[in-house]
Amino acid sequence: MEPMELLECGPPLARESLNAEQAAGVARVFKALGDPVRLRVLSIVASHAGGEACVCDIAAAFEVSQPTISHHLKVLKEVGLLTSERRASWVYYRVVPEPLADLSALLNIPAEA
Amino acid sequence: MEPMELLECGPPLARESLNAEQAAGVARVFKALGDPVRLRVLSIVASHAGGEACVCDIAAAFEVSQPTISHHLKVLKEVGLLTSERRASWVYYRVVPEPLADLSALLNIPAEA
DNA sequence: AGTTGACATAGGCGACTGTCTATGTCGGAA
DNA sequence: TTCCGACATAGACAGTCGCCTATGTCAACT
Repeated sequence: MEPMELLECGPPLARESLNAEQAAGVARVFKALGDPVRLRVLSIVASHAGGEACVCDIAAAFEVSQPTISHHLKVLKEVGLLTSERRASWVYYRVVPEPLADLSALLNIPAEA
Repeated sequence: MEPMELLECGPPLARESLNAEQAAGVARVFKALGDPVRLRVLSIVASHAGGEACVCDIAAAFEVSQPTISHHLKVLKEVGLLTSERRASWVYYRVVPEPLADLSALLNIPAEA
């Protein structure tokens, strides 16, 4: 339930291997990314004009039920990949770029030891 | 069972959102990365001298059983993140850098639309 | 106040995951 | 050939996941 706890992601996967704590923190985020619907949700929000999208916009792109989309949004929010804001009747979601940048850096394997 | 099928990862998550097929392919790999043990396995192999490590080296870093490590290695291999080669009595694993680089690029969110 | 529409929560259900123990396979050494 | 050590496979079992339907919450409008 605590968003973006440990994700400083010191070394980029190689050169000093991850310890158990680091791995657990990073794995939480990768796990959230390990579902096709959530990946598309994130992609839709990221590519939406203004950088935000309301749930109805997102849900319209899928054939799964609205509560299922709501569930996936919650998962993405819990790991710190999304934030939400309510305006009038609608709830708007935004991508949090930092954790994605951290993961991107982590996956950059240096050429050779 | 088919390693690294679709991972051309055209647009970097934003600017044209992923379609269902792309998302399914990418999610397979993220799912493989979404386990702390597998992340550490990958990290250990990547940071090992010579770029490769045998199963005994890897298993020695964990408290889980050897078959469990073998299982995780299989998962990482099936999604194309590792390759293996038998030499004498030992099996050596190596990181395949391309898919990691692809994922890294995919997570690079462009500044703003 | 009552209604309606947008979204979240609750609970259930089948499928999958991660782990284990037991056993199989494959090379090298005796 | 037989044995042993390194690793893989098989099968079982508890826990988790993703999906659903049903229901709750909250804001706007009448």
